[in-house]
This record gives sequence, C-alpha cells and structure tokens, in this order.
Amino acid sequence: MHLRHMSGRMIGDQKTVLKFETMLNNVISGDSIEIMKQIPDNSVDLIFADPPYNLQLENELYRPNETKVNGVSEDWDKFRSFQDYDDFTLNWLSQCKRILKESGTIWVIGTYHNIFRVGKIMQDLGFWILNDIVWIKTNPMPNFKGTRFNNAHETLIWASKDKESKYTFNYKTMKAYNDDLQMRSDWYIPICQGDERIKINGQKLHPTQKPEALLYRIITATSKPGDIVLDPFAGTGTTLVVAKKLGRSFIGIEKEPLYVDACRERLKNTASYQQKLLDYPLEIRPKRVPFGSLIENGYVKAGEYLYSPDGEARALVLANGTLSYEDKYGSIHKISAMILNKPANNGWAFWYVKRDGKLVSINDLRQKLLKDQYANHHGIQ
Amino acid sequence: MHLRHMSGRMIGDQKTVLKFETMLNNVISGDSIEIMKQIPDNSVDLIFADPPYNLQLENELYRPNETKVNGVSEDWDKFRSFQDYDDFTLNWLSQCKRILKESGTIWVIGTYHNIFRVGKIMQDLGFWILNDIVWIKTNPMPNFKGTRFNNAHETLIWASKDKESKYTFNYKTMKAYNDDLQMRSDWYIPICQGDERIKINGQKLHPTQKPEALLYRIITATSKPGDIVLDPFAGTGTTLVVAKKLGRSFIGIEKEPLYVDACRERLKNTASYQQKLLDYPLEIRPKRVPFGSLIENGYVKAGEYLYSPDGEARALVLANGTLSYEDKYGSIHKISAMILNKPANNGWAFWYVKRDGKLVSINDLRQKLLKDQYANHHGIQ
DNA sequence: TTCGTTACTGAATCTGGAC
DNA sequence: CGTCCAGATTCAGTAACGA
Repeated sequence: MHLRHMSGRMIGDQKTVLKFETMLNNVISGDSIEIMKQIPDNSVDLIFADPPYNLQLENELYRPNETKVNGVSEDWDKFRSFQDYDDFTLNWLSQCKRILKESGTIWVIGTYHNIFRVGKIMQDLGFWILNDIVWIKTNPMPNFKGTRFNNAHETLIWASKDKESKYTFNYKTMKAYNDDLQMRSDWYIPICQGDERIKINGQKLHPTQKPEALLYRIITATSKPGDIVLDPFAGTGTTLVVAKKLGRSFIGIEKEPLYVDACRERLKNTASYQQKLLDYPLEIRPKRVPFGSLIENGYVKAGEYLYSPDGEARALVLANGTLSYEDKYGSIHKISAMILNKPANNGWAFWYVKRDGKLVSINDLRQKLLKDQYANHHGIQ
Repeated sequence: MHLRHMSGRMIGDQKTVLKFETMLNNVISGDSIEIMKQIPDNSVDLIFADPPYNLQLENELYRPNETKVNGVSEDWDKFRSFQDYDDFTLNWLSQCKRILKESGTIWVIGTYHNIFRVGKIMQDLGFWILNDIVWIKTNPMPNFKGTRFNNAHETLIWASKDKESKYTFNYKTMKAYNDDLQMRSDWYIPICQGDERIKINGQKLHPTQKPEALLYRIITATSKPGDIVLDPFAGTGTTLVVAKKLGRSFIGIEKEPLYVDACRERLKNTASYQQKLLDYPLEIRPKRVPFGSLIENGYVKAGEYLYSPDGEARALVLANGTLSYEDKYGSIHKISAMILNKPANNGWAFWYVKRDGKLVSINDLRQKLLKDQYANHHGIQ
C-alpha cells in the first residue's frame, strides 16, 4: 500500500529510495535536520511541526551560572540565544520547504516565546501563510502569580509551499463538521489529559504532549486519505497516531530515545479506520460538463426552450449548444447573466426545461448525465 | 493637570519641553517616526500601536451575491517588500522603546500578514513579551470563496520595555471584570460597527477603525488614571477617546489630515469620566460545540451509527465528522433535513446514538462535552 | 408603532482547468 | 507561461423600508 505513494516521484540514488521506504510509517530516531536531508525533494504532503520553543531557556536550565562566570553581558547573551534559535529554525524549515510537495502545506505550532521568529522566517523562506489558527485551551493552567493575563492559547501557522500553490483544504468537510458554518481560525480544544496523556510512574513523559483532537482536525482539514504526513519533532507521536487512524501514511523523526519508544508503543496499539469511514465525497469536484453534452446525449433537444425559474423568460436551444434569446446569442451563462442584469451568472443554476408540464432544472439533467455515464462506465444497470 | 505628568521626568531643551506640552492631550498631524523623535526619553506610560498591516491585496474580491468587498486599498498599507516593511517597523519601534518609561508597556496589534515580523523585531529590540492576546471577532467577514479557514481574529502583543521592568498590570481589576476568573488571553469583542463607526456620507472614513471595547480593556488593564497613553498611528482616534474617558492623558500622531480632523471632532464630544467604570459589555465566549468535536473527543466514534428518533433510519458516522446515508453525504443537519423532506433541520434535535441498547440524544452528549471541557476553567469537579 | 423583509457591509494576502 | 471563461462561493449584525 505504501508503494502507491512512490509512483511518479523523482528519486535520487538507491540509498535514498531505501531510506524513504524505511521511513514510511515509522519513527526515525535521530536529529531532525540530518534525517530530513535524506528525504527526497517534493515527497511529503503535509508537515506538522512542534519545534522546541526557546533554546535560551534550555541554556539557562543546563548551564545556570555561565553568564555570571564568564561575565558576559546579558544583552549579548540574549542576542546570541535568539541568533542560535533563528539559525536552528532556518535550518529545519529549509529542509521542510525542500521536501514538501508543491501541493503540500505545513503547520507549525508555538507560543509567543518563539512563534513570531518562526513566522518571520517562514515568510522569508517563501512559505505563503494561509491562516494563523489559535488553539484556545478550554482548561489552561492558571497564571499562579497573577502578573499577566492567563496564557490560554497557542498559535499555529498554516502555510503553503509557495504563493501560487494549489493546496489541499477540505472546505466542505470542515463546514459540515462545524454545523454547516465555515470553520473559523479559533479552535476550542482541551489540553491533553486523562488517559490520553502518557505517563511513566505517574509522571508525564513529555512536557507538552499535544491533544489528539488538535491533530485530528488538522489532518482531516488539510490532507487526503493516503497522503504522507511528516512530523519532524514527533515527541510521543500524537501526529503519527492520528495520521494512522485517519488512513494517512506518516514519517516521524524524534531525537529522544524515550519518546521514540513511546511512539512505537502507541502506534502498535493504534488501528486505522476502515476505508469506507475515510471517504470524503463532499470534496470531490463534479466533472465539468459542457452544456453541449446534454444535447449530444439527448437530455436536451435542439429546438426546445429553456425557461427562467419563474417561467417568464424563455430561450431557444440551438444545435451548437448555445442559446438564442430575443436578438442575442450566447452561452447559458451569458444569456442568464444578461436577463438578470449581472456581470456574470451560473447558467446551470438558472435554466429549466419543461418535462410533462413541469419545470426541471438543467442542473438535475447534468447530474443525471454524470450518473448515467458513471454507471455505464462501471457496467452498472 | 497636564503638568503633573511632567514632574520628575528628564527633559532636554526648552523647545522639546514646549513640544511635549503641546502634544499632551492632542493629536499631532505628521509622520509618526519624525514626531516621536521630538518626544523625550522615558516619558510615556503606555503605547498602543496599530501599524499598517501590509495586507498585499492584489485583486478585487466579490461576495457570492456579486457585490464588491470594500477592502483596504489605501496607499499607507502598501510596502514594496518585506525588507521595506521591516525597516519601517524597526524605526518606529525603536522610537517607542526610547520614549517609553521604564515601567511602561506597549501593545501592538496585527494579523498574520505582519504580526510575526513585528514580534520578531520587538524581541530583537529587547522588548520583553508579557502576553500575546487574541482578539476574537464575534462577527468577522466570512471567507467568501471557501479557500481557507475564516480569519476570525487579530493578534495583540503586550510587552514591557525590558525583561526586568516593573510594569503596571491591574490584575484584580481584570479578575473582577471577568466574573472573578483570571482574565485570559482570548478576548471576544465584535468589530466596530453601528453608531460607533465613523462615516462620512454613509461611507466609512477609516477602513480599519478599532472598537472602543478593545481599547477600554487594554487601557483599564495596563495603565493607571493620569498615565500618558501614546498612539503613534492614531487613525480616527479610538485610543485617544477611550484614554480621555478613562481619565488618562494621551498623545496621538496621525499622518492623514482627514483622520486628524475626525480625531479632534471625536475628542471634542468626549467627556472624561475619570475613575468611573464604563459599561462595556464583557463578551462571553459562544459555547457552541460543533458536531466534529464530539468525534475529536471520542463522545461519538467514527464507524458507529446515528439513529432517527423512531430508530428507523440510521446514518453512518464518517471519520471526518460527516454522515453517510444511503448514497448521500453531509452534515447532521443536511442529512436529517433530507430524511424529513424539509429544506432545513436542526440535526442536534434529531439524532441519537445507542448506548447500552438505549437511544441517547447527541444533544445530551454535546452538553456533557461542554461540561467536561469547561469543568477545570470554572473550578468545578 | 411594531414587525417582518430586504439590503448592505466588515484588516481578505479568497478559483481553477482547458487551451 | 498567459489567457479565457465556466462556475462555485458568505456570517453576523445593522439599517432602511414597507405593511
């Protein structure tokens, strides 16, 4: 099944081929940037990245007295720290840009500590930001000291590879998902807790394990079943587990061996949904049917009339698939736009034919044609 | 009254003193950076900045009903490149840093078009970010083409002058204001409309006038009566008007003469309420749970069936939060309407799941999820 | 006057396939 | 590549209008 995704991709030497196959539906233990260097150009459909937030904090954590001992001015230290973080960010994002398919998109999550630097670098690299999403935590940790506003959200940046990219966004699915209203940029999701939170001896294994619900929404909205999802900072594998559930292929990269073990354990216990649950027919764009096809196939006859919704106006159907209305000639779209006095109009939604004295939408006839053709093609009666 | 604020401040030559006094409780017409250069070091308590966003709109946009969207087409929002925008941002933020008091804080508002660049530059300049706040619009403009998530928020960065600054944050006031819960980083405020929106001959004067409620919360939370509030991009003066109402002094800078006139007119009609708490409604988060959330959180599982009230009809729940019924796909609402042969229907009141052999309303599951998710936030067990 | 209906609008990076 | 043109696409709220 995985091999399906390989077809048509440009691949380098044999070593790389093997590497990629090995990576697919696995967690690779190692440095994210080094591992990504072994992934071919334009080879993954979706990236979700939860990078380390601020190396400065780590420095302070591991070497608390360095600043004092060396007498280094704090400004310099801060600058160096930002510079290090920017270099690191530029490196891993550059690899992401290279290996992302033209049609692919990337998600990066962060907080105010790092997300502004990340976003600026993404723009500089040519990623085209499509949205920033705020994950609003329904149950955030309070601000114990009462010194600031309760930090109740994290920010996600969603971007395509280039400004001109055609990207996957399952708009209609998300609208149905959201009670028939457009999905907005504010998402209300609880933090990861309870059984979902991985614990060793009662201690949480990972400090910032993301909730599966967040990844569920991301992967559902911006990828198709069978797509390849990459998480370069896999942690305990939430992205991979949800990708697997949703019938996507995945690649995880994680440096910390303890997390890698946890990933593999979670994946072992995760099953994919069966195929029929992964259908997304709402997103399938109906094949274009020129109005002329209706005539060619006898659904509409040259010489009959098309009627406006109120039945008042009527236009003659010519043999070449165009309409004649008063002294005007043109497509179903042009003539309907003229009648409605609008710059443009979708004629499929305007015109009706008379069948047994009743008005029947030509759009229904189009649907019927598509269905009949499909049935014919598949030998269904 | 103004002189009170002058005491104890270091001031340069006589010219500057006069300048500053002239500026206080006024709107200065001119270039923001040039005017700020004339303001002494360490002299303002609070800065609110709403800089150009650099939206990069290229084409005209039409609503589905063919009406044209009146976007931001003003020259002041146009920059040749990211580099130009960064230079501009660095310049005005540098002046802000210089003139801000040690105890002062700064707010900057933006969207994904610019906020990441702004935040990065703020950090580079040594501003210490205290929070990022998301202004969630209760009534945003939809995404008419269905191409992305509806961009329903803007981001504000709140920062102190330095990491070590002692800054003003009226924690208890905010907590009281928020029903005795800590004020969070997600704020729910409608866009500026109705009588508040300034119009000339029925046309909006400023394309991006901010709601007073937003400024009310900012100034109430992070300044004290008598403080000096600066807005370097004053526009039609929302910041200044709210500052005046709340008994703060203010300085506004605005380049466009039409806006300056509007500012002065608004200020003339604004009374200072000093300490009095104004009655801006505190928007409550819409506690709406989309059907998809039930699946994300495991209250309903992909692959199970929803049943009609009589248990006769059943629809399959797909992994993406939509339903499959016979050969039709759609939301819980659409499918239920189809079964009832009605143009529309509330799916929440129609569908049931089976639990222990009994039918349970999905509306009850929604209530349960709501209760579970917000239990922590409200301190409920 | 009241109530229902219609029209209008808002910081928006807003199409895509065939030729 | 660019050009052409079919055809898919909106939510909350205010204001004006008419019965």
